[in-house]
Amino acid sequence: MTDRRLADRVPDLAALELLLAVARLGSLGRAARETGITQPAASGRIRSMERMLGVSLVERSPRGSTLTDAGVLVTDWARRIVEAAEAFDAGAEALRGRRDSRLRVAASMTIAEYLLPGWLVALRARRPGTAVSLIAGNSAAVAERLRAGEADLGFVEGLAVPAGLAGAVVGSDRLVVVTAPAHPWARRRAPLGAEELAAAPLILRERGSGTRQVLDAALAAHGGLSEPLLELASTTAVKAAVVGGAGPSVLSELAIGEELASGRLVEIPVGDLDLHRALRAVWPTGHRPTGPARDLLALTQGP
Amino acid sequence: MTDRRLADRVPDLAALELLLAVARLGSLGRAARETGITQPAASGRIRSMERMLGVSLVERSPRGSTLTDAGVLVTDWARRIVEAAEAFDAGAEALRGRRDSRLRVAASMTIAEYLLPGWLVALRARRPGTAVSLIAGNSAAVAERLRAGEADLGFVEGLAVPAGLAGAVVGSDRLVVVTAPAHPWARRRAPLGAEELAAAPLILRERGSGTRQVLDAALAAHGGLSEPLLELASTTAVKAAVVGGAGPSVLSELAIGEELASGRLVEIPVGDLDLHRALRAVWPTGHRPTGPARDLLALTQGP
DNA sequence: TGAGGACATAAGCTGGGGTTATGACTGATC
DNA sequence: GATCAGTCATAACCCCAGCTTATGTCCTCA
Repeated sequence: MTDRRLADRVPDLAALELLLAVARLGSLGRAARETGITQPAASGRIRSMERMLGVSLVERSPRGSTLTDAGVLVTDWARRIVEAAEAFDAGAEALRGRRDSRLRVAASMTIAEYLLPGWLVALRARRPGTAVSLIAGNSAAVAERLRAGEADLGFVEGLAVPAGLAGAVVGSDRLVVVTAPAHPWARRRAPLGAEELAAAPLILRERGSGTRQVLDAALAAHGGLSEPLLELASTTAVKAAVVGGAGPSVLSELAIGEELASGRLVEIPVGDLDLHRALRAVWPTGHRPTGPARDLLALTQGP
Repeated sequence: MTDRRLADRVPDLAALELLLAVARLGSLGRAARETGITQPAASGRIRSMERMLGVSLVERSPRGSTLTDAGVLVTDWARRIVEAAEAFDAGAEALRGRRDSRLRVAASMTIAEYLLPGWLVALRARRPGTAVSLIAGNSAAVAERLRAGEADLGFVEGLAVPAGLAGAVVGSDRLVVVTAPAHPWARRRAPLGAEELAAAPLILRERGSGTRQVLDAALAAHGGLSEPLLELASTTAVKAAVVGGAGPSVLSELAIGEELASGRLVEIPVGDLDLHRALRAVWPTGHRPTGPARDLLALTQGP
């Protein structure tokens, strides 16, 4: 009946871009020209998209095409996919970036994963042609790159600015206690206490990750983190384990937006503990960012 | 040099899903089996993806494959695209849904656009096989459908529950004053006053939209909304005009997350005005939701 | 009434990505 | 140390989705 694979049920990127172009330009032909194909190709592509979705998307007339009601909705959903693809593209380009790029960025995993692609998209819009290269690693590695002159600008999350670097706060992150909806904590009425959290076996990243360091420090005054229930290598693996009901964890709110919104994870309020941490741009002391590095820095600090 | 089109620079959904499967399963062959292709096909697909991105993604060995550092990052970015595609798919399926679906939902545009797809993904995970159909329209249309028995559950944003319906708050939305970063308001130090906002010509949706009604009501006590600078038919068009510097607007925070994060739009704080509005699930008075409608309602209210 | 723009239809070609078949390598097991 | 059960790579073939060019139909406007 309906195909099992997502790719068979969602039009490909070229088709979605074409649809956005039709919405914007109000004509199949013009949209075709803009996307570099011929008008019959565009006509066919939209038609096959309508067949795939089982809904008619555009109202054709001899003087142009406009979206149907369903088409408006589909176009908006499509825009989300295209935006994610743009972020992917900007990130991938930076990853491929050669050493001689004009702007060499080093970033912690969390920032590289969730924030940097968006910044790169914005930078590309504002300063087209800026070649960016990206290296991701933990705070120590970022600091090392900067001190060695192998990167122009760094981004780290954590409690303090690494030695030898200057920095500016560009945002903040909060660690959140999460469980599966079925976990007993999800039905508590009172917030969790710091001691309770410290005493509970958690699912965590391996020792050395930024998240775990912050948690360690915050709980030091409350008896210290107890032996983990499970130690996993990636945030994704931790999330999967928690969603599967293996136990509670503490994760960056950046990492769990989707899961909270859809109810796969539940946030457990914590009473007497501040789990905020600053996100910082950093650079070697005395080398205030200039040129493209300054542009990127400006972006991350708002207008 | 590098291709102009996004679709030529971002792997297609099938390839991204394959990459996620490789990350999860640790083997090209197993990932191939899971995604319904043969091992050589998977091998080739990953290879061509690496060629396209110019980065090697997986470390192959005679006893399995693991992601490289770059591969981890790329996989995480890819996951965002796939999640957006899942939301698209869930939404599209509901849009196509026939009248005899088990659960007929009517929703306002804003909710259908930004929140419902996520809920449908979650519902699909929790109650597989629930056939959902979706109709989007304004509050009045949603109420009409419910009263006529043509929908089982509705979602509206606005000040009050429409007559003849009962409801429950499932979330809240906030209207936000936004401008392009270059606009004078973006450099203000003091918050904007309600009178100032009322007096300013804005870019708005046409009369009748939910957003505009709320704004009208909120400013009624402050001299009333002044003549719009521009009236456009869709939220997208309004956003584009504001980003382009045509003037300020007031939009739902749901609609502008992306733009704020990337700095294309700037939020202007408003001092003496509450622009919150409730998002509500609604149903005909006396017909408390049961079955699948109850399941969906439960999802939207958190655990 | 003719010109111009919009979309649809038809016929033909091409290449990306699939398949099967096979080989090379590693590590575990007897 | 030979065999086997995994892994991934390579090679040869094949197919069809989606492109192009060429043309037709319809509407609108001058």
